[in-house]
Amino acid sequence: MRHYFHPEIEDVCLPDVLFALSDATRLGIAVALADGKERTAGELGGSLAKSTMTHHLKVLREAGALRVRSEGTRCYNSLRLEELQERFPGLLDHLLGFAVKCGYTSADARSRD
Amino acid sequence: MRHYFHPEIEDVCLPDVLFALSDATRLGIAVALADGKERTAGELGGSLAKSTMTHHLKVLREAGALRVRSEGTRCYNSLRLEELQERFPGLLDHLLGFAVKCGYTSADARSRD
DNA sequence: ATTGATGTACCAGAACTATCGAACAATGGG
DNA sequence: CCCATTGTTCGATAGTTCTGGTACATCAAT
Repeated sequence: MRHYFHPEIEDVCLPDVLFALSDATRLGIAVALADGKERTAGELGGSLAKSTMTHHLKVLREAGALRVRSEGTRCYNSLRLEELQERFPGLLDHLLGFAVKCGYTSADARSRD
Repeated sequence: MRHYFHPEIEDVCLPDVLFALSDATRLGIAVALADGKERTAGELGGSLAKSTMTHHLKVLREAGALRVRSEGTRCYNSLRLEELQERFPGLLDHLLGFAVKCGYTSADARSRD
């Protein structure tokens, strides 16, 4: 069972969140997770190398933007929507709205329900 | 008379704006300019080296966040509020609102939370 | 023309970032 | 126990960012 560092929501700071979302790849990941569901790194990864994906998910996680839950050999990633809504009300919705409009979709993440 | 590059507002892209604002110094600059008035690099600079200030203003300018007007020996910087409002309605207000709340004020007095 | 004020250009160094491949660890299924 | 799946860690590389110093350009005023 893996251990991941997640900052407390009150320790999440604005520049870190903005930085995490200032990369097209990570913005695409956030857009892919905007529905609130969990997805594994593999589902989000597209054609990126696994280690690159690990890196981007780590940046998002350490900025406080997403949470990882380990189960078996997989790790399920989801946005910390409610917590961020409390910390920065409306910010994520607002940002991801523009991101969708501008076409930042996850590298490959087909919505496979 | 100096010449500055300013991107067309339709070429301004979200990750660049987020990146420009993902640095505490630049976020402070943006907050200082949030009233819509113009300020010179010197007024914004605080204790930073002039060349460092030039760098940060350039990042903000090239991201499309601010406009520079040269007059005499001075350069007057102001946020592109109306244009950004058209491009990303509400984004800047929203972001700068949180930035103020979190204490990102002009380059000098920074007591982040 | 000289001086002072303001800001830029360019350089350098340290730190950081994005990307990938290879090796490794953890888990679950035969 | 062996093996495939999943993801992390490590090392490497190339590029970027932040900071400041020095030199330079521009302009105003004397």
